[in-house]
Amino acid sequence: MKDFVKVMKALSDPNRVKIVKMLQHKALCVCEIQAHLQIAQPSVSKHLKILENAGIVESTKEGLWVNYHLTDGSSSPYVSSTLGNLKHWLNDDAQTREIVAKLPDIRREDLCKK
Amino acid sequence: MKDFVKVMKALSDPNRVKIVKMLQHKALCVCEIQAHLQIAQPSVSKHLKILENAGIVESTKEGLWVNYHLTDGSSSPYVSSTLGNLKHWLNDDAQTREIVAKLPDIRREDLCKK
DNA sequence: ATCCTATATTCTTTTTGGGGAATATAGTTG
DNA sequence: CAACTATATTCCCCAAAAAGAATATAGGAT
Repeated sequence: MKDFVKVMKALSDPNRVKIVKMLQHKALCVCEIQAHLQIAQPSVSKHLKILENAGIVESTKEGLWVNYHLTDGSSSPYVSSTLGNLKHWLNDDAQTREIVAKLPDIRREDLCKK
Repeated sequence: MKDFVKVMKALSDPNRVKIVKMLQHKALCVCEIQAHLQIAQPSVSKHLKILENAGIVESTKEGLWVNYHLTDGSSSPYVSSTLGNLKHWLNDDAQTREIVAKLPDIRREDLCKK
């Protein structure tokens, strides 16, 4: 029950759902996600922590950057099934389309080191 | 996006998940649900409204009682898929088992008209 | 070592959400 | 009609959550 609720809660915030939809296309670092969501950096980190804690995302360090990517869903059937469904769901959603369309244009090299 | 988040949010509370698990076995009126959850009646009504607003439950009036039952999920694929999964999910959950076990013992005739 | 950069962690504020008491509404019974 | 019952709505309280500012940490560059 606790695990299930945790997954539902993790996906009950629009910004977190957007993060999932972005990560379906490619792994992203925090600053790239921040650029897309247009919220403060600490807020992004906190959202990512909630998603990580629910077994939805994982991170790998690459020097100074932390790359976030979707898990394989092995932590629970709730994650596995929902991530599977989310591959098809919301692809026609306006907010999703808008963010995904910008994905190629935003690269970490341009965002950082100002 | 909004509809999806609404379904996730509706299922991100343990009491509301318990209501869904109960309704999988039989339609229930408010006072029966209240007896199982052991929270105040207005709280039950509010939870039911949230579930109803997400397309998860419906109600039919039967005299003074209002019978709540699960929808067929036709309101959205999110509801349809999640309700389908929830038929199998959480059946081994301790809290679910406890509540479901008591289902035969609690009847509205005994609860009301005191 | 110092400086810089990307991310994480506090801290505080504001908003959201669950809970109950009191009240309102609707339907039933006499 | 009045009295009663099941449910819904309103109100308020408190805890949880989202957001940003400031700060801390960790890794790379000089």
